[in-house]
Amino acid sequence: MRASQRARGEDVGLVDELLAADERRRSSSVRFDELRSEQKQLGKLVPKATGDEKAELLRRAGELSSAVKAADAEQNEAVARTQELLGRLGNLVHPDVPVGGEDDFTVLETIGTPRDFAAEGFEPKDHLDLGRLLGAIDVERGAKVSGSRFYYLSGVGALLELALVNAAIAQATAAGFTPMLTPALVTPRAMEGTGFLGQAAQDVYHLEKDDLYLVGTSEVPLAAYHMDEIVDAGKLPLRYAGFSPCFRREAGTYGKDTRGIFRVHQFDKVEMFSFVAPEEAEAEHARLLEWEKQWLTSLELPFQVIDVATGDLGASASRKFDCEAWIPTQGKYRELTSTSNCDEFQARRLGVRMRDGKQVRPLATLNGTLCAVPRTIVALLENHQRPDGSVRVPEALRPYLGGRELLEPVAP
RNA sequence: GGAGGCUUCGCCUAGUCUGGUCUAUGGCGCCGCACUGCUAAUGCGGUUUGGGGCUAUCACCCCAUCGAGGGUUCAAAUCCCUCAGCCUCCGCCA
Repeated sequence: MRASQRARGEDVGLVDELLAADERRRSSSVRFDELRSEQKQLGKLVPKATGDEKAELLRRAGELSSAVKAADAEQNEAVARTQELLGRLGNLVHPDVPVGGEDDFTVLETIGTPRDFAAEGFEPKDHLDLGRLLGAIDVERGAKVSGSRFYYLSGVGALLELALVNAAIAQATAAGFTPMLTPALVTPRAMEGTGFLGQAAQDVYHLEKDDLYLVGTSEVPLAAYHMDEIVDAGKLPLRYAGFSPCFRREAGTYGKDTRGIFRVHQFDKVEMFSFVAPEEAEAEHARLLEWEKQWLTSLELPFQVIDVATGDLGASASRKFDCEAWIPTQGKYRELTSTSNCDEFQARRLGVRMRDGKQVRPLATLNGTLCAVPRTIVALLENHQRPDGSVRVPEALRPYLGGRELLEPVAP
């Protein structure tokens, strides 16, 4: 562990408790081992003995049997306690991460320039108005059928999603990622191991009857893909590009981003996920960020890259970079992609390890958004709109839209 | 939803009826060594994972681990119960 690393504030009190619990776990385990050893020795003598000798052995064995059971129970209790405390501990934070809350991020770089609509002589419409004109987005019927924060993508909107997904998968595949379609429902183990049942739990949909969770990102099924496996070091890095629906309760965001499809309960996303040796994690993190920048650049969106502050990291990330695209009608940069280095945090919880020569040790996991569809649509529509409400298709996307260069308003 | 079968240390597999001799058999793969001019072949040895002990190190020792959890018993891979997964068949839906 690097000396410069520090635990998150809320974890500091946990550490002493954890050390004490672990010591108790160790000593109860030693006691159990000793008793069990004696019991096994005795067990070998019993079948050979006869008469009084046998009776005496059985008497002693009876005593031992209950002692072993008691020691076993204590050991189990101590292990469970240690696990429970360990589960509450967040990942260690990278020393370069800015300290503070949501607003204390550092801007690492700014790419592209926001359009000057005033100079062009027109007022930009927001994505919802544009979406309605294009016949692409229908939030009213989404709300009618499923409630608020649900929506339909129709016509060119539906085609736009498919184009984005195909383009993103194509970029990821070219970069060496294995494309994956993943389950959207996962077990508590997978959810827990990925780090989503801590502070993030209230944002997760749970199906009581089946005790399954709806994933908020394919990061979950991808991280758990190699659960309880030992991967040969020579096979690393393993890179997967997952495509799945994502479900988020968005608890506690009432009144926030209520217009349009910027913040919704269900959306589709292409996600990059890497398994690498721990010493490779930082370099891989930089690569994931590069792929995200390449993606946004190809869509001709102006964006900035931020280093997310400690308080906004979540339990599993040691460092997180977000790419925020410029949203003209909001006059600010908003998160479109996010890449996290989880180091060994998820791998330890999920039992994903690597065989490195004779050694078996945990590896590192990293994830990064390539394309979260609705937000990308928001950014595309607003940034590439024209005065008449039509929207220019960036060149990179045209092959995936049948060569179309322009999305045009339809009659209502 | 119903009936049956299965799950053993990378893969395959013996062992389960009849509890203790299982410190889990054998094959394949892999690693090391020997032999061979090289390769191949052959021979010998090693090869689950986790926790703990002892060590400068290598080694060695103890405990757990036979899908998971519980129970019976002095003693469980083996007997009983619950659950999960896989397979086969039936029903239902597409």
